[in-house]
Amino acid sequence: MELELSLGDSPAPAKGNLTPVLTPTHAGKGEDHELVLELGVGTSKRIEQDNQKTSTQPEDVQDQEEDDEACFRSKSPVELSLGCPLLPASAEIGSVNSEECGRGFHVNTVLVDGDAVQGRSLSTSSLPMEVPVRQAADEEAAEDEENSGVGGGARKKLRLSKEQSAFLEDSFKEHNTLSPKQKSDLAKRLNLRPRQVEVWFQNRRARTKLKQTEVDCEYLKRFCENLAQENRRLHREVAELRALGTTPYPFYGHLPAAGFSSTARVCSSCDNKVAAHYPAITSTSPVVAPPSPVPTLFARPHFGPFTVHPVLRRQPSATS
DNA sequence: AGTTGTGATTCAGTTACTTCA
DNA sequence: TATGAAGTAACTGAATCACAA
Repeated sequence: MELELSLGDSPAPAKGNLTPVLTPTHAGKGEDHELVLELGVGTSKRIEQDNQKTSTQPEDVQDQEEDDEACFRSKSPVELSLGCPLLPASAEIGSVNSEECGRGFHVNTVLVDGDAVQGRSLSTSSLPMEVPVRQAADEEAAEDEENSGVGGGARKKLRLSKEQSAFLEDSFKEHNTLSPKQKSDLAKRLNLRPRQVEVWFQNRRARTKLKQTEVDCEYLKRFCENLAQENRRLHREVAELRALGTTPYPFYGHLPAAGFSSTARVCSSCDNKVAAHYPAITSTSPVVAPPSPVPTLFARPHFGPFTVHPVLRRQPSATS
C-alpha cells in the first residue's frame, strides 16, 4: 500500500517498496520538474523485537505465542511514515523509536499521576499489576443487559480507571492488535469484558491514526512553506546572476527555480547528489553554492507504533 | 480446482455518555 | 447551575480473510 500526496501534475511513479519516502522526483531532463510527496509505509522494527521477545518466552507460552506471531505476521505493524527528502540521511524519520525526532511528541505517551509511562517495558505477562475494579457492578449490569437481550435501552457507558487505561496503553505499545488469547488475558487481568478490550484497542488505533494524520498534515504544510520560501530565494538568486551577466551555467537559467531546488540535493532515483546530474556544478565551481540545508525543523514527527491494517495493505487503493 | 457460506476480525463512521472549563 | 466542547466507550455496517463443505 502506498499513499501518495502529489504536488505536481504528473503521477508519482509506482513503487513496490515499503520505505517511507517523501521524494522530490526529478522528471525529465531539466524540464517539467515536479515535486512528489509520497506518504509511504515502512516496515517496523517491531517484528524483530517481537521475535526476540518470543524467543525468551517460557515454553508453555510458546504455542500461544506462535499463534500470536502468526497473527502478527499477517498483521505486521507497519508505520505510516513521511520522510523529507531534503533532510540529511541522518535525519531519517519514521523509526518507531524516533521520539527525539521532530517535536518529540509521542501519541503513545500517557501520563499516570503526572509521570509518563512511555517506554516502560510492560507486558501482560510481566505485570503483577492489580487493577482496582471500579466498575464491577456496572459490568455486571451491562452483562445483565446483554444477557437479557435488551436492544432499545440506553447504553451504559463505562469510564475506565486510570490504571486500566495505563495498562491498556502499555499493552498497545507492545502490540496494537490483539490475539484472542491476549484479549482474554487482558480482559481477565483488568476485570473487563473481552469486548471492552477489543473496543478499546479499536478506538486506540483510530486515535493514533488520526493524530498521525494531523501531524503529517502539519508537517507537509511546513514543508511546503519551506519549499516556497526556498523557491523565492532561488528566484532572487537567478535574477541577481542574470543581472550580473556572469551566470557560469547557461542551462541554469532554463531551469525553473523550484524544480532545481527540489532536485538539487538528491536524485530520488539514484540518490546521487547534484553533481551527478549537473556535472558542471562541482566542488570546483566557485560561484553557485549548493542551497543551504533545510532546517532540521522538518524532521518529521512520528507517532508509534502505528499500524496499517492488513486489509488496507492488501488493497492497492483505499476504499471508503 | 473453483465456488459458496460462515465466522472472525478489522476499519471508518457515528452515537451517546462523561468530564471539564 | 447551565452549557458547549472535547474526549472516549460503544455501536453499526462494510470489507476481507480463512476455512470447511
